[in-house]
Amino acid sequence: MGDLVDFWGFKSSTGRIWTLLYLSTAPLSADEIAERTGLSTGAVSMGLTELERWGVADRAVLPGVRKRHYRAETDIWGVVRRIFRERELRLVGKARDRFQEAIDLLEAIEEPTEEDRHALERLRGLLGLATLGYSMIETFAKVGTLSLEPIRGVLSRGR
Amino acid sequence: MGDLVDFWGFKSSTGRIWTLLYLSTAPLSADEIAERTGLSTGAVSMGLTELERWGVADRAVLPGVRKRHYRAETDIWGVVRRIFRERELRLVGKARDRFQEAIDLLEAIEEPTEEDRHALERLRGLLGLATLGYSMIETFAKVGTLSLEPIRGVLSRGR
DNA sequence: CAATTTTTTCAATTGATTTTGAAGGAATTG
DNA sequence: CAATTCCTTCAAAATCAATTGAAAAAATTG
Repeated sequence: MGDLVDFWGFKSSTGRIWTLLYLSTAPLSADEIAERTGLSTGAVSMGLTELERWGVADRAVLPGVRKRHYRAETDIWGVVRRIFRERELRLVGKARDRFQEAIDLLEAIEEPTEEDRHALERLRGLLGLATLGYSMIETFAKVGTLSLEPIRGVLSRGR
Repeated sequence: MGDLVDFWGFKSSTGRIWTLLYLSTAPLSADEIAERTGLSTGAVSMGLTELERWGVADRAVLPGVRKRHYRAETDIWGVVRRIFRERELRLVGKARDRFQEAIDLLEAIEEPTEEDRHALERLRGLLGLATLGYSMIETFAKVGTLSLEPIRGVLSRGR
């Protein structure tokens, strides 16, 4: 899980905390987590905050217990959707906007060189891809289903 | 592109090199790349090697020219497929195998505790997810099309 | 509301990754 | 095949990210 989580751009220690919670029957307190993962109190606190922020861990209310206890969210697909919506969408959206800016800049050139025209065309391709990606992520985040069908054309076109 | 490439686990400088090649009409030599990206000769050399290794840049043979020149692969989907096949597949495959190992270990326990049984069940869920992911990636790498249809059940189940 | 316990924060440290550039190795040319 | 140019390697340096733990803040209890 650590590696997987790391690939998705989160700290692998955060992934380890989640895994511990996910495999445990009972909700765990911060110090139990620290003990069992070997992380410092600080790291655990930050990890838990991040997990909460992404809705990947919940606070469990245990009546009569002082310390907070945490429990893992088990709806993994829900989590993935949320992350796509909040993070990947922003990433791709930003890229898309940058492509657009670059295109605008190039289009504003009075007498474009061959080089300019070429770059413009390539950037339009990237913009198209980013736009496609953006709406795919959007759809996935909304519906929880993803289909690459609308992409068929792009796929075969090659170039 | 740097950010996007970075997210996918490559060095962002590698992404910058590719972008430069992608936007350029003519193939570029290593020192032209170094000059225009501000990277050192070493970094460019390594970046180009990596791009070649992933089939994302080609050596262009310019007759009568001494230096090697490089050109960007423009079939982006092809590249993505290759990366999925060679890298994501390995990542998810390894995770899947680890889940399986853990399951085997737990199943070998003579008198499992409640905790053991719980972990076992959760691990089976993760294994299922990883297996599903693995075959999705496999299919995408082969066909270039991805559909999450077979996942519908998983998605709605929630838990 | 003071005492105590728990949690968070953050500056300093540690650790990991990326980049540099000089040295050595290949390739090309006359 | 020597001279030259080009490319790669790799140890050291620089940069960037994660972790620690003590101090501050917040929460809980009697």
